[in-house]
Amino acid sequence: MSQQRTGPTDGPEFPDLPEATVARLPEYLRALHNLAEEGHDTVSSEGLAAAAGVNSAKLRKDLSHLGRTGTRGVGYDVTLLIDQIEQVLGLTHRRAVALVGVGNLGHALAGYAGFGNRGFRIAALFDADLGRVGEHINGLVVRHIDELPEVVDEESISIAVIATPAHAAQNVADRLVAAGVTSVLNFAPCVLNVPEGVDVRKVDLAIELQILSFHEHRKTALTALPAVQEPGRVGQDLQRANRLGGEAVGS
Amino acid sequence: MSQQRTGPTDGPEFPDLPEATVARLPEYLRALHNLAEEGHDTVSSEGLAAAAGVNSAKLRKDLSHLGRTGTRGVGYDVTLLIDQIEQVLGLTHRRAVALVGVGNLGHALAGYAGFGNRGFRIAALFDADLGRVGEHINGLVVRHIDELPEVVDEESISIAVIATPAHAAQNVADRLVAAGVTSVLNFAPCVLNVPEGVDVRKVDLAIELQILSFHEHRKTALTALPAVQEPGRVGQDLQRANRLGGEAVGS
DNA sequence: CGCGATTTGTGCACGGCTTCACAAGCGCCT
DNA sequence: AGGCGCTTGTGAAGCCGTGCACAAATCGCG
Repeated sequence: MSQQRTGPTDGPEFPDLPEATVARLPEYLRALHNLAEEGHDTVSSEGLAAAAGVNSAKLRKDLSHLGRTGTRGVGYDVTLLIDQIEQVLGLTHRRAVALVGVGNLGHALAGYAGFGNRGFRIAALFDADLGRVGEHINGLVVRHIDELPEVVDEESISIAVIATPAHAAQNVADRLVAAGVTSVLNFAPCVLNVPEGVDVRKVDLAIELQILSFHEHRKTALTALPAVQEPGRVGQDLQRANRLGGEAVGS
Repeated sequence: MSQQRTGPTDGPEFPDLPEATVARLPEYLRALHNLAEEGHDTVSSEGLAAAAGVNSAKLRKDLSHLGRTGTRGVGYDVTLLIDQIEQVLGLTHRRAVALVGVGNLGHALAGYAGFGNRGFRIAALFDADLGRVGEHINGLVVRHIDELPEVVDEESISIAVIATPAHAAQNVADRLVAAGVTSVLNFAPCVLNVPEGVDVRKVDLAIELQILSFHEHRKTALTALPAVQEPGRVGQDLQRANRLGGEAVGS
């Protein structure tokens, strides 16, 4: 903190945030937008933590990494904090996103309004299937994947979403990287190999369900047993699993 | 390990796995299925780790929690390991899943074939909109959400997916819990309050993009600077961010 | 102007996760 | 049968993240 290696620039850059903090900032941001809509002007760490489903100490420590953000005795200025978080996350302008694969899931993502409200703009749709190229979805026309390089360049796209079948994902990723994309959100159930400097995040619905299945399995196994430990244990274990696994639960 | 508090039962139950391990087991499972299809009979920890995108030491430690799984000098028996992981995850039978909210995203999820291949069966679709009730999707008919209790009971549903707008999600969650559901996968961008003993996992597409946005922001900020540190640092930091950030999805 | 109520920011300790490095074990070949 | 190479399983160390508990700071009020 207060390293200020970027002396001359006015807006402080924070290249070194704990990854766990970065993963929570978007949740805080969403909660803050809700609070702003409800007319709140300031909010305490306790209140914001409850709205975001985290511990208040954790929230304060997270925000402390952004510099002096709150005022003691009062709390945090909602709109100011929104601005600060958006600045840190690089959401000061709508980022253009490419979506590759307009199948079942891709169709839904293309029509999802949530992107527009949260800092992103779907700038282009791609598919390899000629039967789908030319289709209009939500005001955008589906283009063939061979056009990737030009469109990525024209629209200044640096983030892409892969919603193709698994067997096509690696090839698509290679093409995206070659076209200049440096961040990928992968919905295909497979591991992507990308060169150093490219970020990949993965969302796999089946994996999420399988993790839930494990906890289900454990619950039934435990309740089936005649309580080897003291009875109170079960509930505590479940709560712990909930916290660790679910993260988003308001405790 | 080898606590065996469940003396009489033959199949060993492992109620105490590190949460990080549980989150990775599904990825190993998917990689193993791929290897099995390719005809591999055994696989080394190095090979499986590469296929799952993790460190080999981590993989071995993860698998060691399941008991004696591999044979030294040889590796892991693919089909045996598949069986063991599926047993631990509670995937020995297809679990019935309810899907609530048949809008844009819900439609896509209902039609997603990936569930069936990975241990789950969408057993029922629900929506509150009477205009949608009665619609047929992928061989299932959309039912009104008031029918939740009966259907959950009939189909023995313990896992549900929420794909409603955010403002409806908490109410849906309450109804699901009241009907007996104990695990929820939430696609709505909001925090769910659930009683102790109910697991919630959250998937928020915008949050994933915002995390990527942060790294994008950081990349451009760093490359814009005239390299205060030695030049090699940049690449390493990015690779580190990739590992940490891409890792977990759920967590 | 000073004091108390309130809330932030943080030092500290603890636990979990990751990674290295190596001993233990297994199969194969001679 | 014995030794050699290969791979697993794990002890140990270090790092990151979490949460408690409290000092520092700010506002409002008398």
